[in-house]
Amino acid sequence: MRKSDKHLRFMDFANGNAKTYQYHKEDKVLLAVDCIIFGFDEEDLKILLIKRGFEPEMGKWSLVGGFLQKQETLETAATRILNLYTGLDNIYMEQVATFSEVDRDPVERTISTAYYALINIEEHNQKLNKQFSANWFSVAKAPKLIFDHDKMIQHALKRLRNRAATQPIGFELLPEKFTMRQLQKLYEAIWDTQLDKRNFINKIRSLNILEKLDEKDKTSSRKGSFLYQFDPQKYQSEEGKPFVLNF
Amino acid sequence: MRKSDKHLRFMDFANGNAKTYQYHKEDKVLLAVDCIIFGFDEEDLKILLIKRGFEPEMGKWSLVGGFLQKQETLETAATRILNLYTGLDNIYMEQVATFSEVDRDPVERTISTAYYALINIEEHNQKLNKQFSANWFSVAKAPKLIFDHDKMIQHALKRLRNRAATQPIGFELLPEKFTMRQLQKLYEAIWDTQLDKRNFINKIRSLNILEKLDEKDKTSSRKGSFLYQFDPQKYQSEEGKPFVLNF
DNA sequence: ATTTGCAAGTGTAGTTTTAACACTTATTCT
DNA sequence: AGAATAAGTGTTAAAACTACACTTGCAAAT
Repeated sequence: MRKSDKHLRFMDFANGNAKTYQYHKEDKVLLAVDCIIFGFDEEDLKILLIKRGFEPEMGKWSLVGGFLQKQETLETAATRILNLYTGLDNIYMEQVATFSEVDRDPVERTISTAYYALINIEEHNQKLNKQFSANWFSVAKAPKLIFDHDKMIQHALKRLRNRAATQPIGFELLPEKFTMRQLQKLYEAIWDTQLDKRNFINKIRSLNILEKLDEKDKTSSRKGSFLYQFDPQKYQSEEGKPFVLNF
Repeated sequence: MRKSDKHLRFMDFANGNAKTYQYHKEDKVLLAVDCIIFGFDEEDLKILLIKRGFEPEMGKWSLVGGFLQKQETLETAATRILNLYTGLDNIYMEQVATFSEVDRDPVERTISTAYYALINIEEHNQKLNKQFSANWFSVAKAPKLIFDHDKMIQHALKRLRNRAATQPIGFELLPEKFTMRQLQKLYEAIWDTQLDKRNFINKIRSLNILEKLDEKDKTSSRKGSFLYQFDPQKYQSEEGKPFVLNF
């Protein structure tokens, strides 16, 4: 490996009082960003994967990702990558962790920081999707992915499950207006569990963060079900209780 | 910035069916590891800081850290750094997050992954400590640190507070044998809160993960207080209940 | 016009968990 | 023997949680 970049580095300081320094050729590495893009299709929690169109591992499924560019923060890079593959801006995302196994990328030492993102599948730009051979997979039925991407997904899923219980982020996965049934199915999908609808609605209502609209969604039943909307103002204000869902 | 390392990179694939590839000169960066070392002194939650003996920011306080070397994972590097500054092995640690603001290090673009670690201050090797001008500071009273280290600590603290509520990691900060009072003070320090000792001991006992010893600690009272020990076997087994402390 | 089918919508009671609270005990020092 | 000190212990009221089943509103079919 080449070593030519210089960086001031502390050396041999532990070994006495003399303060000695030395320019040291540090090992620079490639930094990548991989995104776990979650969506929800009224039934399952899904992730957006692409079929790699380049080597190594061409033709296999992988997370969407890219390399960090020198003027970017990781957040900026993740935003760029998310926009590239979904056509969307203002996507909710959070850093998950950084993966650094020496041989995780067989071509060259690459360290990758994973971000998870939540998007509303409806809004997702199908055009870009097709161009990249992208596909939504149920988390449970996803194919085996390249490198350590499966591990990344497991980490992201764990984080999502935790966040969903303490932050009102579920709404990021739903259309602006949604029914209680949708909301319940979403949390059932995230936690892979079954919830009682009476207990669910009681808990949600007690949080005081939703606005019940006069509109109904008629697609799923003759009676129709009322639509709700997350109200960030209520959530921030006194009336909104701390968001905690511990079913 | 030098660009000479080649890496296969996907280019121009979105723009049609033709699959074109190109070697691209990626931007490599320096990767650092910074460690938030927590300790507990029977009263306060503390962090180990060092007075920097080299530029930039010589003389200011900072987290302990170092650069990732090419054959290392981040975990390996963190382990190495922790051992260097504390003399200890088998330290409990967990990755917190990676910080990537472009100008976080004024000398050169450096991206840093933070780890938090929990150690028993008693076991901490004072010798190495002094050589590095290291000092324990109460989290609340710590000096202003260099770069974005304060931000790192806030992240780490948040993580620690969460973990402490759902994983039996508090014991990492205590001697092997400890009193209920110590344990309670520890959690009070972590969460910066006051707990009722009767409720505390009842909850802890209900978890069934501690062994009560016949020994007493006589240093803090005439009566003496019984010593307890965390029993990982109980915790793993049926009798150990899921560790959840929600005071 | 009436009936039927379907999912939406609603309330309660028993149980468990939490929170608040004060006195007794064991020991040492004087 | 008495005083001083921190350790150790249990109960009760309130809140949260869990389990559980029938009614409503609407539209389609008859």
